[in-house]
Amino acid sequence: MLEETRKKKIIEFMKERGEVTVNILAKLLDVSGATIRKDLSNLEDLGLIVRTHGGAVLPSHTKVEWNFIQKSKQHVKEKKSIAKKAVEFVNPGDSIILDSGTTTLAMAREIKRTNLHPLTIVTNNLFIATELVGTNVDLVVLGGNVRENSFSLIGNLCENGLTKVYVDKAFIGTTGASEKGFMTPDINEARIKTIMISQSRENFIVADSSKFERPSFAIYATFESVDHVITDRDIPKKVEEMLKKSNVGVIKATEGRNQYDT
Amino acid sequence: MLEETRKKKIIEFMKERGEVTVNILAKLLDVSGATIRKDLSNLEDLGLIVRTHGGAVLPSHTKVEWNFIQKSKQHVKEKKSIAKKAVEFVNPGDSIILDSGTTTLAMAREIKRTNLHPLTIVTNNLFIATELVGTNVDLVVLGGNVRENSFSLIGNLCENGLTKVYVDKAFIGTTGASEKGFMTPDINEARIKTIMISQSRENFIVADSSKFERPSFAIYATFESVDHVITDRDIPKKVEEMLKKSNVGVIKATEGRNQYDT
DNA sequence: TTCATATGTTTTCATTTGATTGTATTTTGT
DNA sequence: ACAAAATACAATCAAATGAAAACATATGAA
Repeated sequence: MLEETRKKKIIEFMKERGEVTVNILAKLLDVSGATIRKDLSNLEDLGLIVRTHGGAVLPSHTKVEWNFIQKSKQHVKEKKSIAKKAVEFVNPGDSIILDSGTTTLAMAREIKRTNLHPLTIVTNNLFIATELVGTNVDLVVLGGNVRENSFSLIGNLCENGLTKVYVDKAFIGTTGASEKGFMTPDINEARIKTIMISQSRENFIVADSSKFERPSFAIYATFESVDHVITDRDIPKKVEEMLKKSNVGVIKATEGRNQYDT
Repeated sequence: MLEETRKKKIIEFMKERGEVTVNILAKLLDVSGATIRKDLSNLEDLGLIVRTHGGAVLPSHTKVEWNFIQKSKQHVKEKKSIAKKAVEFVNPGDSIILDSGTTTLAMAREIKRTNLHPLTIVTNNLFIATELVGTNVDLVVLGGNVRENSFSLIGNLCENGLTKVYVDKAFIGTTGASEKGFMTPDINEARIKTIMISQSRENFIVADSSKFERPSFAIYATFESVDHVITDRDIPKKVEEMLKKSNVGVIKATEGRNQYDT
């Protein structure tokens, strides 16, 4: 049997049952487990299935949501500690922007716990907004086009909405950073982030250390335009020095409770 | 059963009942309590549930959701049939407004099923938006303040956003209707509905028959300004006559497939 | 042949699971 | 309200299972 045929059969089989194990497939298709694993890994790369320990499942109806959550599974601890540290900078009475991202989602959850009040939160992320419904924060959702396969709002409506607010602090998530500045894969989202920074008195980039030295596509902020970076622990010395040179405060979540150690 | 599938089942189970115990899950899924505890702990890390002694409950935001869903459980059949009928009026290529409401939520689900394409949907409801993420409709979320304990977006930002669109059809939910017109309890939401009607070429009020002869507080539309009403079956004769007199097309969901029988 | 691709095997490492145990929490009986 | 009993918990460990990497083999094409 050809590889392609085998893969087709795997998909077919999964559509019937929702999940499969490597063992079952190996027996059924009479190949080794290693081969099946490779097939499954290929199929996952194509986004047709989701690998799990022991087998694979279909990316269910809640596919996108699941992806978002899936993503938030990476570096959970780091994100939590960064979020916690970031929320220390939020004071009752503040109005803040929470950008789209898993770290900022963690912030939303942390805010929910700590119950700061009064507080105004502006966000462009549906998931974050939903998370905050029912808490006693004033919640403003920026409008916009929903970005495919994500919960971000982007586009004209969003940019327009942003120009109508000016907040105390903006917390911006990032996908990458290089000597050119902070970056994200989507150019539209980059625009939003740039505007968010311009519409706040003080801005914070929240990013776990894995994001540094990993460039992405669209630059949304140079080091000069950023006030603070909140990260989990050590970031590459080179980057740290560049940040300090540009007068960016580097705040590490693992350090004790602090205030603005710029 | 794979771990992921098990976790999915746990979530599913919880969404149905609101809470679970470790023991019930252990028996139901035929694994040890220790495993269930680990699963629950994982799911808690992801923010999908909240651990309690002996089991777990849904997080509070999901509770609000649950209320919403619960609400949408009233008159389910009526709503579904109304939604189905309403979606018959949506054609590929249309741009439509889906107002906040449980009937319009049902419409969103129906649209998801029927997979009309291309289609642009504008909504001011977070829940509807979330429901439609990942489908292949162009989804525009109006911005605004999140109305307390609901998923509606209201206020200036929303009104502003609305003025920037003009759609083919608007589907508006309603809480009440009297000879004065169509009504809703929240005055801000009323403003939005009024604007929605003005920003569409053709408008439909979707409402099960229980809504008629039940007045509410804020009037958002007179009979004259409405094009069609879609309802489940008989509505009070008096109201129906008034509607017809005002040239409003009354469409009944129980009747066969039809087109504009105004 | 020689190379590339696909598959299989083996070894080593990682993950999942359930059992056990001591501790914490809740419930029950007084 | 308090102490005792019942239940649940977290931590740890061992066994089973799965995954990944390195290496080997086979098949067909250049």
